[in-house]
Amino acid sequence: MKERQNIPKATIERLPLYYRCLDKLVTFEEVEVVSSKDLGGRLGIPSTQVRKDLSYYGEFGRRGVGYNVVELKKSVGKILGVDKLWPAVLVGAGNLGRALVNYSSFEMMGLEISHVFDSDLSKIGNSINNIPVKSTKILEKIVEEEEIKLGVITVPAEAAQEVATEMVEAGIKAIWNFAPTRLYVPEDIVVKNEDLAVGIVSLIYHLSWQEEIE
Amino acid sequence: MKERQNIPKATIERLPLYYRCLDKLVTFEEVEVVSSKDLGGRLGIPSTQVRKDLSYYGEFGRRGVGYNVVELKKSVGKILGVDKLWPAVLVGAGNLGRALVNYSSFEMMGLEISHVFDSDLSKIGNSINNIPVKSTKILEKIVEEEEIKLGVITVPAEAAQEVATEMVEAGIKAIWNFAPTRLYVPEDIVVKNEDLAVGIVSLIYHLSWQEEIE
DNA sequence: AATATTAAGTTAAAAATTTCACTTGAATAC
DNA sequence: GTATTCAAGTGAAATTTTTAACTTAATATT
Repeated sequence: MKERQNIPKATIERLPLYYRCLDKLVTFEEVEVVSSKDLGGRLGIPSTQVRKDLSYYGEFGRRGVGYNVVELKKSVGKILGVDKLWPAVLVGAGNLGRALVNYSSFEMMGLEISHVFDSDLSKIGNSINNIPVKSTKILEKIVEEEEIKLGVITVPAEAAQEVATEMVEAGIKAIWNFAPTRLYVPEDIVVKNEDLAVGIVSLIYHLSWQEEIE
Repeated sequence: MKERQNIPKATIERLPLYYRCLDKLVTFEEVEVVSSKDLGGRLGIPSTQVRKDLSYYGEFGRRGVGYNVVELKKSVGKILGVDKLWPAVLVGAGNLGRALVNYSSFEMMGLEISHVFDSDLSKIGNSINNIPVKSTKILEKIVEEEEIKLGVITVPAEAAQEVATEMVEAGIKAIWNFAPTRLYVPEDIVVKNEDLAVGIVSLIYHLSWQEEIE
C-alpha cells in the first residue's frame, strides 16, 4: 500500500460509500466485475473521481476490464480499517444513544458498541439491545481493561466536554461526537463531529432561497 | 443581500455553526460584540474564514469594533432561513426516527417535525413526543393540505426510495435522508444524505492508520 | 490632534480538489 | 493476427476553497 499522505479528506469520506456499494454488489447482485463508471454511477460520483480516489492507495483494477468486486471490497475494507471490528464505548443512553446502539449497519463498517454508559441513575441497569447501561464511574476501568480506542458521545452539549475529558484520560483515541459543541482534546486525539442540526440547515437554506426566487 | 451564487458549500455548512455559537453568546454570555477572531476561535475556524464566509452575503460588522452579536445572529438566521419554523414530515418511527422527533435543538435551527408516519401497523397510533404516528397512506393528503416542503426519511434502506418517491409526489421539495442509500428524485428536489455509518469510518480509518505507524 | 491599535472587508496568492486528456493494457470482433 | 472497443491509471489543467496580505474604518491612547 502506498504512503497515506496528501490524501484529500473528501476521498476518505467517499471510500465508505464505495465500500458499502461494493458490499451490496457482493450480497445482492452477483456481478463479479464492476467498472469505475458503474460504481460511480450508483453513487452519483464521476468515474474519474472513483479511479483517482482508489489510485491513492494502489492499483486495484484491470485495464479494459474493471474491478473485481470481491477483491476491491476487501481492499477498500482494509484501507479503511473496517476489516476488523473496533469495540467502542458510548456515553449517553438517551434517545439518540439508544438509536445508535440499535443501528444494525454499523457492524459492517467496523463499529461495535460494546459498552453503554450514563450518569443518570434511572437509566443505569436498563438494557439496550442486550447491553446493560453502566455508570460512567466505571468507564475508565472498562476502557483501560479492554483497551478500547473508540468513544461515542451522545450526551447533551453541556455534559459533552466532561465526558470527552474522561474518555481521553481513560485512553480513548478517537471520539465520535454527537453533541452540538466543540470538544477540546489533546492533539493526538481525533474527533469527528456528527452535528445533526447542521445537516438540516443546508436544506432549509435551499428551501428559503427557492422561495425567494419564485 | 448579495447574489447567492458561487458560494462554497463549505461556507453554507459553517454558517449554522456561527449561528448556534451566536445563539449561545446571546443566551449565556452577555457580550454585545464579537470579533471574527473570537467567533472563529470558539469553533476552531480561522478568523479570515469567518469574515470571508460572511462577506458573501453583505457587510455585517464594524471595522475596528467587531460584530454586534444580536444583529449578526439575526442576519445569519435570515440568510439560512431559520428565522421561521419549517414544518416537516418524518417517515420511519423506528429508533432513529424517535430520537430525531425528541431532539430538542432542531427548533432553533428552523425545523419542526409536525407529522410522523410509518407503514408498520404496530407503530401507528403510538405517540412520540405527543405526535401520533400515522399511516403512510395519508402522507400525501397531509403534505398537500399543509403545504409541507420538508421530508425526513428514517426508514431502512430498502424502503427509502419508495418513501422518497411518495414524498416528491406529495409535494415535498427537500429531503433529509438518513437511509444509507442514494435516492433518485427529480432535479429540482434537494436531498441531503445524513449517512451515519460514513461518519464513523473516517475515525476508524485514522485509528487503523495510527496503529500501523506505531 | 496625532498616533497606535483593533478589526472588518477585500483583493490576490496559495493550496486543495476535481476534471480532463491522454497512455496503457485487456478483451473482443473482424 | 489486426483492429476496435472498453476501461484503469496518471499527469496536467481547471476549478474551487482557503489563507495571506493589504486597505479601510473605528476606537483608544498619548
